[in-house]
Amino acid sequence: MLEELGLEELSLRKIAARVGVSHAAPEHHFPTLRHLLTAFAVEGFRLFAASMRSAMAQAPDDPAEQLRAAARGYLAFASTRPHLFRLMFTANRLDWDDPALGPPSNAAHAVLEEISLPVAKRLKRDTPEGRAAVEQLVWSQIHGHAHLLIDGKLAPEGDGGTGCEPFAAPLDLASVLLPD
Amino acid sequence: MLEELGLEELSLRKIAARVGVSHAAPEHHFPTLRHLLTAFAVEGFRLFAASMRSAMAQAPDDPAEQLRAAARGYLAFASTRPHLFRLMFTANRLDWDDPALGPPSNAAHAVLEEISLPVAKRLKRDTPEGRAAVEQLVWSQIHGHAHLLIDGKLAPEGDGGTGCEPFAAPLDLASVLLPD
DNA sequence: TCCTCATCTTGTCGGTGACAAGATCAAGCA
DNA sequence: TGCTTGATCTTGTCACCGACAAGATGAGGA
Repeated sequence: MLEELGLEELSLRKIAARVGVSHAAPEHHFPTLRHLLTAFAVEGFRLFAASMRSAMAQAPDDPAEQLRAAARGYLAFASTRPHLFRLMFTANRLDWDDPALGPPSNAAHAVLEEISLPVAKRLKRDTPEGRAAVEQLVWSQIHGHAHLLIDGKLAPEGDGGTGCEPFAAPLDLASVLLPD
Repeated sequence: MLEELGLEELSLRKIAARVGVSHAAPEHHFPTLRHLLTAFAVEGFRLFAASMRSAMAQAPDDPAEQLRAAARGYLAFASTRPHLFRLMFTANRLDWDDPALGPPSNAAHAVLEEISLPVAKRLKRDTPEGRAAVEQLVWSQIHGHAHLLIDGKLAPEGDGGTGCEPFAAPLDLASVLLPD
């Protein structure tokens, strides 16, 4: 329903109606809309990490290929579930004190650290600060691409599209940071 | 009021009350909340472009420095007006058929094209497709950085912060794409 | 048998965007 | 001067929303 209606149009009452239950029933399971959205994000981060892991598992065991694959998984998730993706990264709608949110979020983050490490080594920045800087650079690029994609800022650039996957960037960071 | 209350807490009625006017008065000027938010975005894109232009005007006339300066202006705007920034890039809340939205948006976009051109040349990709690819790469990185910043994903990395500007990336694309 | 607790229902509250009908008032014109 | 017009605002109302309160229901255990 989140992807169907969008976050703005989604309401506890519509969810209850769809389930065939009274308008106040959901509030027993999720005292507040905030709790429900946080539960969405928990599941979202799980799916998010799985999407990246799945893409990486299908790619050659090469740093640049793994970096590209993770980005593909990142963008595939964002474009498949744009509203969930946006929700997961909208701080003020989520309860980050909920202990259920930490582990899935960290699991997704771990993927980023993993793919950034070879880049840091290649750039001779294999220190804690260096790794953090490289991770920030890599993450920013993929994250920005995802946001621009789901906000429709990237598609209209296209030539006569042959339905090409939106996540095959014509110029990717991997080829810049990890040249052959 | 947008930055003070956030988009979720902002309402036509609160705006009317603050102005000291009846709850239905704003609807004459902005028939719909959507129209008001679109007007916000129009002004937002103006301020956004101005923020980038201002930073660029204070920087040396060097491609890498201009690229860094534009990024600084981009991030300064996003961190100063996070709710407006998010609104501007949330497609489904805005009326992109409103003719007032195109010019300011294009003006902001023009800055990106401008700073991406030297990078395309340096990378020997000075064709229409190449320029678009480079612009997408540069834009994605800055845009992602901005989003991560306003969603609080970047700050906690920090050492004992000396209140350093959040937009001084420890490793910036300019130094990777435009080495001395 | 009775208690307890999770679950759900019903009813209500204030707040919200949207709409309708009418009041007010200044500008323009005969 | 007096009328009209149109922009602006008010008042009142509607359905919808999240939240809360009070109570019905029903299963499992003491």
